[in-house]
Amino acid sequence: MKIATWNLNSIRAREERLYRWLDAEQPDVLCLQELKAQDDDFPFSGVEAAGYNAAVYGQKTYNGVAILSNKTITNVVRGMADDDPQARLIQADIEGIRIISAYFPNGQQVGTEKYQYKLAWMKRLKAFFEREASPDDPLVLCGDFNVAVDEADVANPEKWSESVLCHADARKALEEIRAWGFVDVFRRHHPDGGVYSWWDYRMLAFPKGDGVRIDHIYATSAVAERSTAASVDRNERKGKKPSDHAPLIVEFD
DNA sequence: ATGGCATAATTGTTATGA
Repeated sequence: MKIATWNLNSIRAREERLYRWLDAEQPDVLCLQELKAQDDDFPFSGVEAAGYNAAVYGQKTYNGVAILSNKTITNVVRGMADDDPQARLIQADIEGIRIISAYFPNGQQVGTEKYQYKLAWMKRLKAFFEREASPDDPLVLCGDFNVAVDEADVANPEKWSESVLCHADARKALEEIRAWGFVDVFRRHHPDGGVYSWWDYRMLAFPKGDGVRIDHIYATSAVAERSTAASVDRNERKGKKPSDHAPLIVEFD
């Protein structure tokens, strides 16, 4: 079972790239973030032609998440059962595993209202798991978490130390979610870090290797123990019109 | 060994990203 996650930074801008990647990689599950499209603009027919079912939670201009799978998708839930209008979470059952595609708020800058929203959103996500799930359930939480776990996730830690991706409060909020019952599956296969998933479009960040690991695949322990490999497909950050994020892939037995 | 911001909503400029 191959499970992947990819922040596309607009599904319409990345449609052909998405189909090429699905064709080449054939993931069983692909969690998408930043669709930047409402449900009516989601390319259902193209995704279906590529051999995938889709559960979509779209939003105009911003956010938007989806789960694609070549298997049957059931029990789709959009959002966290509250009145937040931002489309940042979708979950569904695939082959007996609860798959969650999450687009955590960026937070813009420490000290702003957006950063407060980010921290509050993460607290709500933890409360959601406490309320709706058990660490004994087979869960896989995928997405753009907009948090780098520690310095091993950042090529230039000093440059990012005060950013919303690395700030102590964001890291603490993520650690509390993990401590509820998740394993950082990617880190399990790359204990020394140094593998990144996002590079700024500006300042030659990609060719300079100035990356950050902010996209993650977490799983509850029973599922995490069955993971056999994890990787980032850096090739998807290359070429014409890439997303600023590359796909993260984990293989499970 | 790739590309120097990009995207959507609009139509010139702004909000947002990370």
